[in-house]
Amino acid sequence: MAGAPGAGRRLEDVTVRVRFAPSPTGMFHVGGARSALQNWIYAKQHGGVFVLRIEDTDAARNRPEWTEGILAALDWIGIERGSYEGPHFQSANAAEHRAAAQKLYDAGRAYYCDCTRADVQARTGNQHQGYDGFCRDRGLGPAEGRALRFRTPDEGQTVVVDLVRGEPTFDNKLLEDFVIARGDGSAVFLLANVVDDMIMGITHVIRAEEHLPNTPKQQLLWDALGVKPPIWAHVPVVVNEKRQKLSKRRDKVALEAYRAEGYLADAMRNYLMLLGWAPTGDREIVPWSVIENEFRLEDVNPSPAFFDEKKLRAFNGDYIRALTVEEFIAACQPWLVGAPPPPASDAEAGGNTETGASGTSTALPPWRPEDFDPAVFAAVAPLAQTRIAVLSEIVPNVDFLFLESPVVDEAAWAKAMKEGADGLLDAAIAGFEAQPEWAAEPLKATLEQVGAERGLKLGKAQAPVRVAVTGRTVGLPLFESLEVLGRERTLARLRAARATLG
RNA sequence: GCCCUCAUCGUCUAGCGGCCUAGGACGCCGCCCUUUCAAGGCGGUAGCACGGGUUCGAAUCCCGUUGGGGGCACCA
Repeated sequence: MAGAPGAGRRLEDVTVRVRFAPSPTGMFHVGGARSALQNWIYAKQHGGVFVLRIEDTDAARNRPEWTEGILAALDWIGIERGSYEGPHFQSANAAEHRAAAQKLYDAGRAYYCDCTRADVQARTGNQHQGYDGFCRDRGLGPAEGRALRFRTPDEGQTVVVDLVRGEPTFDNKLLEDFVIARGDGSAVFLLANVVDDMIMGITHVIRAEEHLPNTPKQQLLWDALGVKPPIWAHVPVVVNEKRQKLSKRRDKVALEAYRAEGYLADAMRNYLMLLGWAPTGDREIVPWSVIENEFRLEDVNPSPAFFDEKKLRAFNGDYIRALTVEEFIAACQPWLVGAPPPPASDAEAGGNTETGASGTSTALPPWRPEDFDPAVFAAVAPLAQTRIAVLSEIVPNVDFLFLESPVVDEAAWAKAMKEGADGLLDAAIAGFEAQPEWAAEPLKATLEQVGAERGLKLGKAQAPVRVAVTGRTVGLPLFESLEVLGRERTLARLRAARATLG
């Protein structure tokens, strides 16, 4: 893993230092996970360092448990604690942020401004137009309430060197004199972000495309502060089915939510990396090591990619089937015995409760804990493994084994208990009662016989029995299920169903 | 409105001037297998946005059009 394949590092190369800088919002965005992974891989490929920085400047977003949530999420997708630098906190750099603003002012690169937003609009008459430079030459000194603005160049262009997009170019005269420090002297994100990156010695900034329009401004700040700007890489945003940027407000974006549903970390990270990129050859599901070797920012498709949960599901199903039975059983445990909810909850300050309710913790299983039998589960686990795409689906597949009585699904009942079901159940009960050996094969033979007497193929004959015993119309192979359920319980359920039929 | 940016099947992509009659994956549709449902096997559906160039030759290069996305705060 030392250096890029095929290319030895040149002496003048500085150590690559990349960073992932999320703001703690109470949930970990899948798009963020993708960026983190890309940064992680880039660092690894170049023998560099991955740095985690929590952008906690916003007072409302500064809860320790949210940071913990970020660490846990990163950990889950394979960016393990202790294997990277950090977390650093943006709030710890407040003094440096102010110092940088002061430096810019002292150098004449920034000036104070007392215009309000309304003032500017009144002057320009256009709410879409930026600041008009009114205070540029007024020579205002610092004072409470006066913002500090960066004096952008009036001519020339700013070229952003970008690994995925080439060289996006911006006309300087179209860049407004943007604010770098608020009326109270605190630095604004644009500046804080740059100063943090300088402090941390960041050499490559790999982030989402939404930051591209900010980049010329930031690059100007790097220049003005006298430090060589980093190499940029703006990866396309992830969009929903309507091709809008995924938003936590309306889309399912929390990594924790997917985790809680039973998506495997390996499937998730594999899928995430395929958004805008593909490994060589005709395969998409590949070992992580292959992705680590082959991924190139230069190869990332610059257009937005749709986060397709259907495809994610397919990937996950593949990964589940690739598990050994032992691994599969272990992976199911949280849904079987109930697990503590992940540390981060998305109880957003702004009120985002509809996702908070269902999203991040695995639901408790419907059976009583003492009724769960690991040995029984182990017996059917292989049968379930090919039938679920996400781990949480294990529950409806095996609930009949641990519940007092099967769930009642009226649609299933109506579908299976047509005319003749009573007679068939009678015959099945009689046949099963007479069973010398309670095992799948003889049970199957018996029901086959019962069906044949009524001109029914097994497919038809098994339906009423299945619904009577499991409550559902679909599920695990029936006779294996009956074998595991046991003679007494099976017969009791068959009789109960028969009684209900009248 | 202004700035930036992007454009191959419905979706994610391979393709980087001749190997393309455009390949794979997901989805969808058939068939096989089958105790339901899956899984698995086999097959099918569907695409280079449009118009100009450049070139012997363009999905691949250039320009325009159209369409999509992102951004335009004393938020991060």
